[in-house]
Amino acid sequence: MNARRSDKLMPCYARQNQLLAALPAAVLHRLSLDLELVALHPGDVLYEPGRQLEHAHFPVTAIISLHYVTRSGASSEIAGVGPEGMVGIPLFMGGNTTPSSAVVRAEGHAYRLCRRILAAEFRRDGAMQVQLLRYTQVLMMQMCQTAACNRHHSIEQQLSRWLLWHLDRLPEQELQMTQELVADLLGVRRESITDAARHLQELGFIQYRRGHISVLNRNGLQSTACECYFAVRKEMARLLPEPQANSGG
Amino acid sequence: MNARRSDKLMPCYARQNQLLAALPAAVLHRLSLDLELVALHPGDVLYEPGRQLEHAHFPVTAIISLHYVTRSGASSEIAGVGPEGMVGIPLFMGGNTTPSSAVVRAEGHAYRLCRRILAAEFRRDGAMQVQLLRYTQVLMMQMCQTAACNRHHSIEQQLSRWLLWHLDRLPEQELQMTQELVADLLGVRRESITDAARHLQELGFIQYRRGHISVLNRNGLQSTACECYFAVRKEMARLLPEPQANSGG
DNA sequence: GATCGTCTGTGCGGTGGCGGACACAGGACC
DNA sequence: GGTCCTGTGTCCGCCACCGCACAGACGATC
Repeated sequence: MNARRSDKLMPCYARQNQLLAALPAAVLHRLSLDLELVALHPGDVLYEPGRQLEHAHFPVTAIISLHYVTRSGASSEIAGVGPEGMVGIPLFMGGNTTPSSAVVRAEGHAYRLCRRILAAEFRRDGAMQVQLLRYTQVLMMQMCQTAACNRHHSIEQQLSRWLLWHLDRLPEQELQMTQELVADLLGVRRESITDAARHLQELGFIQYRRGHISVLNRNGLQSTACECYFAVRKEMARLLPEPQANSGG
Repeated sequence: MNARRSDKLMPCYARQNQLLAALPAAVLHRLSLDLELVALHPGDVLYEPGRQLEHAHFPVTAIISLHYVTRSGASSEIAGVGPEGMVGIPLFMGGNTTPSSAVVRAEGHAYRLCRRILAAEFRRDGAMQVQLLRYTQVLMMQMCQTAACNRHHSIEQQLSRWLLWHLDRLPEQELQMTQELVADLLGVRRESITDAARHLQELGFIQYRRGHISVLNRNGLQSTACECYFAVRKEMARLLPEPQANSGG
């Protein structure tokens, strides 16, 4: 956990997390002293199986991956969390820990909130509870989609979906990520990713070099992606408020 | 929806659903007039994508499968719900509907509760809320496990896991279920199930005939099942109260 | 007991992804 | 400029699972 406090709270930043942004000003104000902006770096582990969670994280620019490792060492990403959501669902669910882990994938910032404060705010039965529960449903939907996707879709489809999902949460059109890491996240062989990536490059949709993947043609990628990408996006639009709907407010 | 009201409330039955059983007598008493015992039959659809949910269901003896069908028609079971849980999470999550569907797989009874009553009880911020949230976490865990399982484990492993899971929720050692249906649930070819089932029969672990699958050797099945079975069972034990802990109370 | 629909057995080719091994190349560091 | 590490390209056989097609067999129904 290399997260370090990097700044005082800046409410305009807090608004960059959609979940926080959807809260009434009064609630945000109440939490303002407890929300800490922290810098997150690729590889940072926000939680691990069995360990008591101490903070919830609301990503602002960072991207976090919810990752599941089986006893036999095989692993796969179950869902991702960006500025639309929050990491630490078990904190208000009552379980405190989960059998999955949360690992930072893209450098950036997040607000963190002590578990006591979060739990207390949740119990106030107000806007925060509504937002957290709705987001939980989005997350469950993502998990369902991942399960179905793992069963039925090809690696190329999944890679395309995965790239698009990340692109939606990054300012640039480029990911800092090796094929090896992508393979690990999707739970497949590195060589399979190499194959799929080469094909996508031949199609002119992406371009890559050691540790960097740039997207050249979003529409192209959408044609090679499976429906899962669209399904998740649609459900998010239904359940969560518009991105930046009340930013600056 | 062929569910029909079959009985007046019998509190001793309500206690057979673990989630209800874990509620204090006062809460159960408050709900007693609204809990309806209904008979469920294989194939009954408790909810479908996009349709407004009207009731939550608390299985007593029935088993319900949460099922996800992709736009392209491919499908897979994401999680199952038996007497340990409840069908209708979106009712208190705020989404009202889900993109998945819930289909009855094993004949039996369940208590159902109107969505308004459930939502009101949830908002009372008492034992029901605690139980529902904890159960939601169990369900999420099952979804994660399904996702990882779909990615990494063989059909024989998955079939074994699936049989064990169902066996834990049935009074007999026999399932009324065709291989075709099992294949559909797991999202694989019917022939693949035939192969796996034959192998398990050769090992002497199960025995089957048209539409019936009997388990002869649980321990054997546990050796062919993947870890997912144990992982889910362990997490359930951690998060949910003991089965029948306060039955008769 | 005959009929018929549903469920199960089996065979075939095709292929996506796995596992391992190794060559090569980019880029950081000395 | 050389060295080394890490990341990528490529080849091999292999196996699980798919898709299709069809035969056979059970069991309900008449």
